Amino acid sequence: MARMDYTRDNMAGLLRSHDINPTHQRIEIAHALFSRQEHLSADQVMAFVNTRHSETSKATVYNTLKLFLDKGLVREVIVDPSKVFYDPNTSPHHHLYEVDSGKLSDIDARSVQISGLPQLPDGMVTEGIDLIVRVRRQR
Amino acid sequence: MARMDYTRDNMAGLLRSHDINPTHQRIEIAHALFSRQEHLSADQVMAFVNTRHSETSKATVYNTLKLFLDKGLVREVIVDPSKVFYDPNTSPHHHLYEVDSGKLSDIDARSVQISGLPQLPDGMVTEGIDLIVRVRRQR
DNA sequence: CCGGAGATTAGACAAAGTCCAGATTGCCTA
DNA sequence: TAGGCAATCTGGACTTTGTCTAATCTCCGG
Ligand SMILES: [Mn+2]
Ligand SMILES: [Mn+2]
Ligand SMILES: [Zn+2]
Ligand SMILES: [Zn+2]
Repeated sequence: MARMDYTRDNMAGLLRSHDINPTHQRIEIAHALFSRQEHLSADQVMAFVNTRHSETSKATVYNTLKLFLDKGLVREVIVDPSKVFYDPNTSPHHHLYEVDSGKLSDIDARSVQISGLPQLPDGMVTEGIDLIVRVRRQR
Repeated sequence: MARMDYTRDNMAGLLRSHDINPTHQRIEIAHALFSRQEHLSADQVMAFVNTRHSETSKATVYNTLKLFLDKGLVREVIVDPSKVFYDPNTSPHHHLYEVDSGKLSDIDARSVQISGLPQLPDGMVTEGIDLIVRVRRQR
């Protein structure tokens, strides 16, 4: 995966390539996620997008994140019962979650092997396999 | 693991063995979880406990589930962004989650091998490894 | 019987997320 | 250029899950 610049201009192309009409708000939200390459909650996205002056409503942030999810531009990470994280990294990977700090980092899936999973019930298909390693500071 | 009866009477002993003072409400809540051997949300526990007549308050349900968690009597399962599930099965196991129906079932950890996980950051210790297989009806 | 620790409670509160009806935007066509 | 129109955005009410608190209840030991 080649490194690239996540400028606002490049965001427009990225959105179009995922079949998303690039509006001002959508570009800002994509930029917040992709320029940082971090796992962000809706609240954090909201804060980043509205740092200078209020630009984007809460409804739009939530709608847009759901749209990005539907279109496969971002991924949802469910590790904290109190909020969902959105992940600009859609390549197959797992997560390391530091329960005290809430810090979430990626584990490349290529280095990890999972075997022995049971067969799926008939007519079912795997949507994804989430592996979360929960860690904390040693006491 | 030998099969056993999860009668209310046996719940008292189970609670005591986990260093929990067995009160009426705690016995009812434990019974709701253990007699069913299912993953239940706080809301579902609340509903089961209060079927006949209102017996237990919301605060007590939440307090008690947290107490059970602290004492290691139950486990928390985070798969759905909208609610936490409580799991009476504390033996090492993974989960299969049917995203459409919300149905959650166990995968015995003994049949599954996970290898290649990276070393932990220094001073960190693993609290748990959650593996969730998300499946849906084939379209 | 009394005191007090532990447990329970109602209900106010908070945070995350959803929903809706009205306003705005950006095009397309006449 | 002036509508017309579909897509988008918005404030704010609303819902759901979970937390908190201060008052009350329970039960046991002295
Ligand atoms: Mn993509
Ligand atoms: Mn146990
Ligand atoms: Zn990630
Ligand atoms: Zn389970």
